[in-house]
Amino acid sequence: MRVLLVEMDTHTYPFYLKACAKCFDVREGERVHGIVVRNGFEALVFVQNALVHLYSACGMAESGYRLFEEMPERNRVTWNSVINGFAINGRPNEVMTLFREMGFEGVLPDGFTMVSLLTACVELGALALGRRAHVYLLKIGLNKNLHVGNALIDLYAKCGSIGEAHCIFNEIGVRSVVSWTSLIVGLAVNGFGKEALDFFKELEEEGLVPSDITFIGVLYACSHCGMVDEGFAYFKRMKEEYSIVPKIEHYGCLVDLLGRAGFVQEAYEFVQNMALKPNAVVWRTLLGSCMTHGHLALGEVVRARLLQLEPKHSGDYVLLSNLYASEGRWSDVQTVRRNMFQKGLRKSPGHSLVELKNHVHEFLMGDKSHSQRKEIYKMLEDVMKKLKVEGYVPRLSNVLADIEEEEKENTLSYHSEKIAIAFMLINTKPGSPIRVVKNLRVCVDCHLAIKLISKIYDREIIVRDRSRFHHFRDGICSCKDYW
DNA sequence: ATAGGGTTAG
Repeated sequence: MRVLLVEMDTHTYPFYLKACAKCFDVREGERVHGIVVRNGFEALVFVQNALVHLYSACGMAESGYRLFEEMPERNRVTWNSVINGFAINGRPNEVMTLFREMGFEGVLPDGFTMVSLLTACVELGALALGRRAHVYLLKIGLNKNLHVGNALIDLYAKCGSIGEAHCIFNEIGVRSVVSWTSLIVGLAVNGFGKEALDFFKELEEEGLVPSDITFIGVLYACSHCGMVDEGFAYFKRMKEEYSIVPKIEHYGCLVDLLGRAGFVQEAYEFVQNMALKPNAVVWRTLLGSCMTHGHLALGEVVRARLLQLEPKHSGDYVLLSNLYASEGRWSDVQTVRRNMFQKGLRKSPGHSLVELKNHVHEFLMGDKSHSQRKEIYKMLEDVMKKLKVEGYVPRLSNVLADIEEEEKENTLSYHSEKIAIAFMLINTKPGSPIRVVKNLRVCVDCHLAIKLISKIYDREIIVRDRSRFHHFRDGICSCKDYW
């Protein structure tokens, strides 16, 4: 996009910069930024705000922030633009800090601010913090704001409190398709696929038009519930009834739908024949299915494609290595490991977050840094003892190394989610639910162990992992072991 | 006249 900049005045720049932001054309935006400076308009707050928005919206939150720092005059929009920049670029801690600073400067938050704040809470999985934000915005009457309502649905759903998400949905007077989509996606990631599809049906009965994102939620629900035929039927309806052109994300869902259900060869054929060029995520989905269902030969083929597309993705090395490990091919495991280390790649360390009395505690794998470490490890030993009485046998194939069996067992018992759960068993009242947010996917062994812990200690345990929720209760998980 | 928001496959 490029137009002649004759006759551009101070009123035109914001319009034009907004357009640049909308098509992520940061280069053109920078060019205009230069012109603005040369013409001496850089101190005008409207122009400045448009520039902060441009950088924030194009993934350059830091650049937006640098401008913000230099601004002689700021208003609420300036604050909102820079805060939102951090919110949409995955920097929740900066959002929290700036929100506080905004308050110190006497600038009152509005709906825009609260949406950014809620987005940051979602990112952190900080349910208690999100609830405080909710209470606050009730006080200032912002709960009537549709965008805020939708952000609240997302907050509660993504923090595993689907009942509260439901309440918010019911309280919204006039809902948009986004309200419905947020709830459908929320139900789907929490393992309530059937309910998600019921809501989709209701949405249609209300005469609303689902969006491409609504269909991502629907396809996600199908793939996580093993509804293969239904998924393809929805995909067909999406194209034919709603004239939505499928995006790579939709194809990704279908690959997952097939692969997850064990149709791994079919998934591979689907990838080769689909209308869009498969990206790394699609190939990675397929590699995940190869891993789950033990298709070693195909896994190696898929791995080769991934190496061409994204040679530096450490997660792919881990997946392949686990695939070899599950077949007991330890020398291949070693080769992959060595390969990975030689390229300077490291497995991203697993960590788990839990919220206790307005504080977020973080635990790493094998963490021994916590002030309560003695009690925690004593509790862990107790837990492991009780698990074994219940017939628990550690599943070791997921461990990335061909170390001695005993040592492997040790490594597993110290996975961050187990430590976090032990910490919460010590510090919370019997019977109260335990919520854990994990950065990686929960492994088979932890999944089995947590199921048993939920039964033995009579606790509801809600784990949000990298891709979905697990609600553990009475020894079973909402994912029905299909995740 | 001019600036800002929510839902998105692994």
